[in-house]
Parts: sequence; C-alpha cells; structure tokens
Amino acid sequence: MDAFYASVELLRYPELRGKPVVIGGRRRAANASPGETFQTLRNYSGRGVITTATYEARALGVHSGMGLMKAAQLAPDAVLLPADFDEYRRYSRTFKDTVRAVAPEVEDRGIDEIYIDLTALVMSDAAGAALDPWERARDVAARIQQAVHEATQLSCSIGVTPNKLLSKIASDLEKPAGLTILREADIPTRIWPLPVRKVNGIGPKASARLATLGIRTIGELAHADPALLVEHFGKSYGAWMFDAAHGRDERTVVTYSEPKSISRETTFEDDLHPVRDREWLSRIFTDLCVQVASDLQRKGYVGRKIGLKLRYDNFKTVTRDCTLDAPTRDAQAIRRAAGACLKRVALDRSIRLLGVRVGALTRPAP
DNA sequence: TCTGGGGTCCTAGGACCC
DNA sequence: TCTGGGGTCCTAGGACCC
Repeated sequence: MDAFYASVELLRYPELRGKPVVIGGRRRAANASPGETFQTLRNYSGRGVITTATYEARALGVHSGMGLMKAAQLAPDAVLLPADFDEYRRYSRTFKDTVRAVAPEVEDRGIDEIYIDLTALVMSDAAGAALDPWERARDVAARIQQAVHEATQLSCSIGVTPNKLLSKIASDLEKPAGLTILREADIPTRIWPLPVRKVNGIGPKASARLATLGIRTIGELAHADPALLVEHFGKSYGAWMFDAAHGRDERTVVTYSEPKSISRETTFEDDLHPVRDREWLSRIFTDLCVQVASDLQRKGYVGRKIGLKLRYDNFKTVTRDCTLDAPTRDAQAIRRAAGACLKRVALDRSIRLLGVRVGALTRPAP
C-alpha cells in the first residue's frame, strides 16, 4: 500500500490532500496555535518518530523512522497527525480480503504489505494459453489494483516478478500506484544499478560493511567474490547475499503461520529512574503484563517463555528471559516471572523503555 | 533535539543427556 | 583420570523488517 497510514488519514481529512503530512508521535500535544485546525510539526517537543509521511512531506526530506524533533526542523509546516492503528487495521483487513477475492494465495507481511502467488491463476487459465503469461499476470495485477482502489479508495504498488525477493524490490520502483513487470532478463538493467540496501534483508549494518569493501550496488554485489562475502559475513549470510544479488530466491508464498511471541513495550515521555520512580515504574510494568495477558487471551494463546526488555537512557538495550514449567496467560504469573527477570539486570541508571514479552506460544489445552 | 512498537530469524555459548 | 561426538534446550544479543 502506498504511504498507507497517511493515505488512510487523507480519506478522513481530504482537505489535507496535496499538503505535507506526517503520522507519528503519541497523544495530541497542545501546541496548535489559535485558529489552526491541525497541529504542525513546528514547536513539536517530545519523543516519537514518523511512522509514515505523505509524498509531499517526503519531498521535504522527512521519512519514516525519523525523530519528530528533527523532522520539525526540516518541515515545520507539515501537518502532524497521531496514529490511529485501529483504523489502519480495518483498512488492512479490507484490502487483504479484496486481494484474496481475486487471488487467494496471499502471504501476510505486516499491516500494509503482502506477497501474492499468481502462478496457479496465470497458468491454469486454459483460455489464456495463447497469451503471454507475463501479460496475463499484468492483467491480474491491474485488476487487483482496481479492486483495492474500489474497496478502499487507496492505491497500492505491485511488482510482478519470478519471486518474492524481486517482487519486493520491483514494487518499490514506480511508487505510487506502480505496476512493475520484471523478468529475470531485466535484472542487470533494472536491479543491478540499485544500492544494496534495496535488498530485503540487507539493512544499515550490512550495507555499511559492504561499502567498506567497495560494494555499493546490487550489481557490484553480484560480481563480488563469493568467498570474500563468506569471509566477511559468514557462510550462510554471505552466500545468501550473493544469490540475492543475482535475483535468486526459492522461498514460497506462505499463506498461514502461527505467531511466535506477543509483546508490549513502552517508551516513557521522560526517562524514569529505578529508585526515584520506583512506584510509577512498577505500575507501568504491571500494566504491560496485564496488556500482554489480555492479548494472549484475545488471540487464544498461552506461552512458556517470559521476557523482559529494558532500554537505558543511553539507548543500550538489555533483555532477560526465563522459561516456565507450564505455559500461562495469567497476568500475575507473567508479572512474577518478568519481575524475577528484572532482578537480573542492573538498575543503576535511568531507563527510557520497558517491555514484556511472552514467547514459546501454544494454544491452551481445552 | 536523537532514535516507536510490534514482530522474526540467526548466532553463540553453556548445560545437560546419551 | 585430562577426556568424543551428537543432540536439544536455554539464554542474550543483534540485525532486520513493517
């Protein structure tokens, strides 16, 4: 989906269309000047990052993941809207259901992304036997875009390619509302010039290390010595990188998978001190456990592994976990176990984040 | 003026077992 | 008496993704 959260908000506030808008932050801060309907980034203060920016806002240099304070410097007049995840989830369900009605082999990749296996659909259509399968695939993709637009008034971008790796890259090439067909033969001209960062699985760390080896584009990666890559990135990741650069990817489209863990975490408005703010922290800690327990309840899971996450004021993050004898979804049991984990971390400086996780999930015995 | 919240997967060492 | 080899589970950290 194109600029998903922001696009959903523009349906609600059509008067903002064409303006730079960012989604992010927490509660609506009280800095709107009198007579102004929408809060802008100007004078924003507090923690929080941009989750989505409209294309007009991106043109000003802001992007998702950027701190709102920094974004305010670049785009003080951009409108800031708080995220409304319930609403985004509604639209997410609608667009996914719409796609499934056209092409049922859908893999969930988060709230605004999916993979679709069109193989059966394209190949089984005997009437289309005389047609180029790529042309048939293009037709199906165009139909999907149209159906999604009719159902949601939102646009999406699609990459039609031989596999998931290439589709992920291709879907990004002509955003928004792009429909990109990319065959294996197109890899040298269309994929190789791109920076390695465009490969799903090569993040900021790996691309920085590749840069030190003089490898910046996917093409340079494709022509690198595989032994060198294995030497620097390990046998598994190094070999995978090389294959990825050649557009090789054998992963199937997985239409269903069970969750592995459920967690809740919160970053405080201001850092809290373990001693000075003990009461308050304890309250937040318990709340997190209650929320996780209710998430487990609602989704129908119990878990054996209880985890604690803590981020200090210097952004260093530590985790502790323990495994229970029997799985649980009881808030008090989770709180007890997480509390025991907390005793194993140093509490000698202020913390900015606290989180609770339950893993090793199973469905409860009836 | 730093850096959200929800996830997955991988690695690596140690315990423990046969 | 100075020590194999394989397997699984547990824990901590980190990279990466949406």
